[in-house]
Amino acid sequence: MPAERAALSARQQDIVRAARDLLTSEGVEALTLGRVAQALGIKPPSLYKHFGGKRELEAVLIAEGLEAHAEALRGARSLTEIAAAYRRFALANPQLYRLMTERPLPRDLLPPGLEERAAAPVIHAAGGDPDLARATWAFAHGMVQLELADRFPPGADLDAAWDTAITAFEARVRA
Amino acid sequence: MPAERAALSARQQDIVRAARDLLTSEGVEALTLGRVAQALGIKPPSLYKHFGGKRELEAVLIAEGLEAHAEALRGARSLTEIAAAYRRFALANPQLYRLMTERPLPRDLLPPGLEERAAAPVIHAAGGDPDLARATWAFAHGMVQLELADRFPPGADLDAAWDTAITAFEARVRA
DNA sequence: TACGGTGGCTAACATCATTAGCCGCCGACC
DNA sequence: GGTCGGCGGCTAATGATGTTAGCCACCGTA
Repeated sequence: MPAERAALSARQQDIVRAARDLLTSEGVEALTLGRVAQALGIKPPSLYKHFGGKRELEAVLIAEGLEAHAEALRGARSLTEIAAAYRRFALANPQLYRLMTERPLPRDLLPPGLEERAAAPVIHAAGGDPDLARATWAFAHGMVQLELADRFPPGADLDAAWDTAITAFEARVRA
Repeated sequence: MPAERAALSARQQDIVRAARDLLTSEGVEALTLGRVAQALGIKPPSLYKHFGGKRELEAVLIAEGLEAHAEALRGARSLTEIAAAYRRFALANPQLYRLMTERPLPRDLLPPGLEERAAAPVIHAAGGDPDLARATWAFAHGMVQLELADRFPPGADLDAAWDTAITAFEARVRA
């Protein structure tokens, strides 16, 4: 069951909600079948009556996240807007962003076409230039990941770093 | 023991070598104390006679990796050269790069100053502009991570994406 | 009324990191 | 030369975690 082929049952939605809450409030590390079951007042094995396993449950959250991320970027008309929206989404949903990006995507469990749909807004904002779109995506992803991982020195002016890159990219889009 | 305060004993070096080989040949997932012990013909608990735990052993590999990465970037005189060297290192040591970046750095176990030393070459190549250096770093990191995670569509011209961004950044360094 | 599906449960297992406690070997020191 | 201590193994055991197998109660429906 590719996790989204069919709509989720009510119980499945309960479980996903519990998992999402746990992820949001306690982080990727706390997202464990034991904790999810506990939050629902049931035992871990019971979850297997609703999902094929942890990977499948995570895949639902990841799919939701990709969808929401794409939605957050949809209106953006320029690289500047895309970048701002990208960062805003990631910082507003740091644990979800980590779940979505820290490990290889469970492509076999994601709705087909979702990945492309999530990438579309960036390509659009890059004026259709796929190279520039990929560069922007990589930059935004790298910035966010380094920021979430606390890899920048304290006091680093991250706004300025974003500005520097996006300005440079914008110059290219007009060229 | 902060993992590098003192030089590693001969036996510790054996263990690190076994761990490094395992990481290189079978990936981050295979880097398990059981596998490391097996490679050395001993039992997992014996490893604790030499390292405080898995985190500490990993920290040694990560420290080695940061050192080697910095070394690989040292000679670079321009953002173009830095970018090329950055990518070359990551693609030559994909599993090590993953170990170094996929999870929060074990800062408490790394030699002090190492992180700054590893970042220095990028700042230098950016002509001392810290914002541009961070932007370049984020871009390179994002590119490599997305490439290693196979997130780009098949057939994507990654060289062109690198070129696009680095050219845009180079224009800024001269400005 | 019997049936079958839904959704729990317990028991059990494998893998992993980790701790506790035991012991053999071997070199240094009296 | 004998003793002692530490280095570096070992076994046994624990606690997470994900997962499978097999049992059963409930409940709506044929």
